Amino acid sequence: MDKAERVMAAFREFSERSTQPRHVIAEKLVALGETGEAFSVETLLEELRRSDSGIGRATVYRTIEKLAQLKVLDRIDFADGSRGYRLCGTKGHHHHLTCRACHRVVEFELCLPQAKIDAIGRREGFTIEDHEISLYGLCDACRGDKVLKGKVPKDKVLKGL
Amino acid sequence: MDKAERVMAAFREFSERSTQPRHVIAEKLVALGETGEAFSVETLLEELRRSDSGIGRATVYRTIEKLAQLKVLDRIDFADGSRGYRLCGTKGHHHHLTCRACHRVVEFELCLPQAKIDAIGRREGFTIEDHEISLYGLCDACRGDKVLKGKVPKDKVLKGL
DNA sequence: ATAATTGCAAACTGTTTGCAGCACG
DNA sequence: CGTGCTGCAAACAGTTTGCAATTAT
Repeated sequence: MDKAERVMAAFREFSERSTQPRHVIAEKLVALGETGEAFSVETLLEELRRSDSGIGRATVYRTIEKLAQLKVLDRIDFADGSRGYRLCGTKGHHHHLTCRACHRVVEFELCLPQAKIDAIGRREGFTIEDHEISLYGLCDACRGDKVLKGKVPKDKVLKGL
Repeated sequence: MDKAERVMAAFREFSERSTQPRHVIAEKLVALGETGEAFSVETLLEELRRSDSGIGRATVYRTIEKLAQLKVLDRIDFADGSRGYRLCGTKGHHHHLTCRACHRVVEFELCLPQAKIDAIGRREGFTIEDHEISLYGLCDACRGDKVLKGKVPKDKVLKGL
């Protein structure tokens, strides 16, 4: 379990303790990561309960939060407002394309030119520290999966008040 | 109160009723919009309570949701995970730059070339329906406002697991 | 009339916190 | 050993829901 080891390395790097629960969570994260799909904290919790780990909710949240801060985990916001996590790919800077229906996540590297971002910051008097690009759509598998709940038909959308 | 009228027009356009509560909310939205800052639903609720409108929480949420769907209101996700709303500017397509500290919001039009977005969709087998670009930083007024809670020092951030 | 909308209170989801005990280094 | 980490339960924030009463068309 090489990847799990690297997750633990992240903790050590940050001079945090290599505790039993963290080991277990690291491995579960890797397992969940195999599919490439993002998972919710709730899912992770269930997985952990299933294996009688005895790890508490708070610990999971705290661990996830740490790993997200360390950028070992990506935090992904779905179109429906829910949230998921997944181990980062090996790429460096990237953004996410997610499926509205199944929450599948794909990383891509396309980005705005840094110069243009800087220009906006300068123009508006902001120090820009970070940015995020999210693409939302339907993956091939989900296409044709009819109506998305509560969607307003495009011709009823009013732009530019 | 011209803008408020336009909010109501949005409802009519969608063949929804022009009710008393909606009128009141529309005007409050415009008032809150003057500052250019985004507001939380909670703030809007307090404002409404302050003026003894007698409008209930559920109504506010339902109204906000409708207006966001109609794209009359922008829904803005802040860096800290909280959420705000504001009347759209008159511009068409745009994205948001927000201040981590004060939640000030600035609109900008810089975007990814549609062709590149399409290319990603094609490559990944997704039908891309929507996208969002968020820039996060500190506005001039907030800069110097020291430590942001729980921030991991940059040299401790591990990239590319 | 009559179907949409409202207000209320209660339910819910996702996340955080306080604290006593445990365990890593 | 001492501090950081853990588990628990309870608290919390934001949002949604069921339903009976109300109101715009």
